[in-house]
Amino acid sequence: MGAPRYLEIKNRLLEEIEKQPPNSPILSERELAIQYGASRMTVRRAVDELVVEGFLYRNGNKGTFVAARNTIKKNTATGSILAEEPESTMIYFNIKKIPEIAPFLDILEDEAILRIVRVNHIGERLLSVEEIYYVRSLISDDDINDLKHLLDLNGFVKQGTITQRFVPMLLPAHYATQLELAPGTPIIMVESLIRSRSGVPVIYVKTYNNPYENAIEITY
Amino acid sequence: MGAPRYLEIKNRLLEEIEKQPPNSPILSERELAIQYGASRMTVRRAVDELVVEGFLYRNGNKGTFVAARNTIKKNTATGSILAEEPESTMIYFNIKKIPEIAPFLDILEDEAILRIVRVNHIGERLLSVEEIYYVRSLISDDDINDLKHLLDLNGFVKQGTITQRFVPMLLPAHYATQLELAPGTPIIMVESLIRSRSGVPVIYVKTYNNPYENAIEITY
DNA sequence: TAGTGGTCTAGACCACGGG
DNA sequence: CCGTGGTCTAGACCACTAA
Repeated sequence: MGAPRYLEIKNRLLEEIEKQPPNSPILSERELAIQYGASRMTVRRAVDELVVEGFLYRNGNKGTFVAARNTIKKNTATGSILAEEPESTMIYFNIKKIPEIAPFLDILEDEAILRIVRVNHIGERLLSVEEIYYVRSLISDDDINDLKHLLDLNGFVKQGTITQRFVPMLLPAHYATQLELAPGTPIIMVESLIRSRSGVPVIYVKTYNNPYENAIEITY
Repeated sequence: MGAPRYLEIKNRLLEEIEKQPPNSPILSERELAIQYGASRMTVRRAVDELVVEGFLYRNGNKGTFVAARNTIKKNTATGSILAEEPESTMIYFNIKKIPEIAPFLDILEDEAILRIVRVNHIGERLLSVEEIYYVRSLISDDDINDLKHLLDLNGFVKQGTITQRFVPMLLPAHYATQLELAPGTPIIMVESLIRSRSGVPVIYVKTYNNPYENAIEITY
């Protein structure tokens, strides 16, 4: 049951890091190993992950240091897909053939697709309108009756990969009312294709982002 | 001199992977360790990286498998910054105070900034126009006389972090001619801020992307 | 010279899944 | 049951850097 040792150490380190000012050195890996009663390799794994995530940085053979907060790696491009905060309101859903979408999901044009349209918002702030397309045959009947479960795209992404295309366009009139914006406002529409681990397309999403409420920002 | 053992193994595995069809299993970590005459931990490190990069995927306790090519992790958002292919043609450069840009670089409004404007292209295909801003005081005089060296942003990024904001807008008239597009075309302008490892802003870039030649696509 | 991160070894135990 | 990946140990040697 217990979490792995390196994750426990990682979390404890994270607490320490938050108390320290940027560019201050942390203990050496050997010292940390003694402090936490673990081997150096285990401690190193925890530190490695914190470096990859941007909380720490290493400087040659001089040591490991606390990074500035603005170097922590973030990604709002996945928007409502991976973020936990926004609420969603479903506008409608249906099941039918959608020939234009079928190629993205790698299915025949006459196969059924489940389409859900929703608005993502945080309180009064309207972030985006989202069209979500599922291959009907990959969805169980139980899931159809419990759409809430389906709408948590997070779980799907964790299991596979996500490819996103950023498309500049003018906001279509029918979504302008949903987002309370002028039709023709320049926006970024994000096409997301979620694949299983083995590369099979599972979900296709089009997100129409409100540029005033939902800035897309990525730190690598 | 020699590359680390795990990198050598990684590259050899990569060659094997390319010959195998998707979803075929690779040898177990223990078998690979014997085959390459290395410890299991060393082999595992090679496999780990290939999994992170999307070339392989693991399936519970069943084994490790070759991933479909479309799950390989890519990123064209960094565009000309990280890609090697495009050629660049400098349009002009100057050194002066630019009060609007100074805040991004975390300097005073009356500090000098080096500004370079260039067009990125592959042959006849016009990909983007790029405005690059450097803090003058961080650049040596030698570099000013050898701008080519400065224009290789790749090296800067490797040393630190990059934060990108994606901004939808209409193509400004003065760049429309450069990209041979109609002014007012909806485009994505990417603001990139490159920081050193310790979090100090070093370079600020605005990239005006030609949507017809330069699709922005990311696979995580 | 002493300490750092980077790499590597040769074992070990665990939980889990398929015969 | 046995084989898989996931984790962990207690050492080791190296290149590099700062004192």
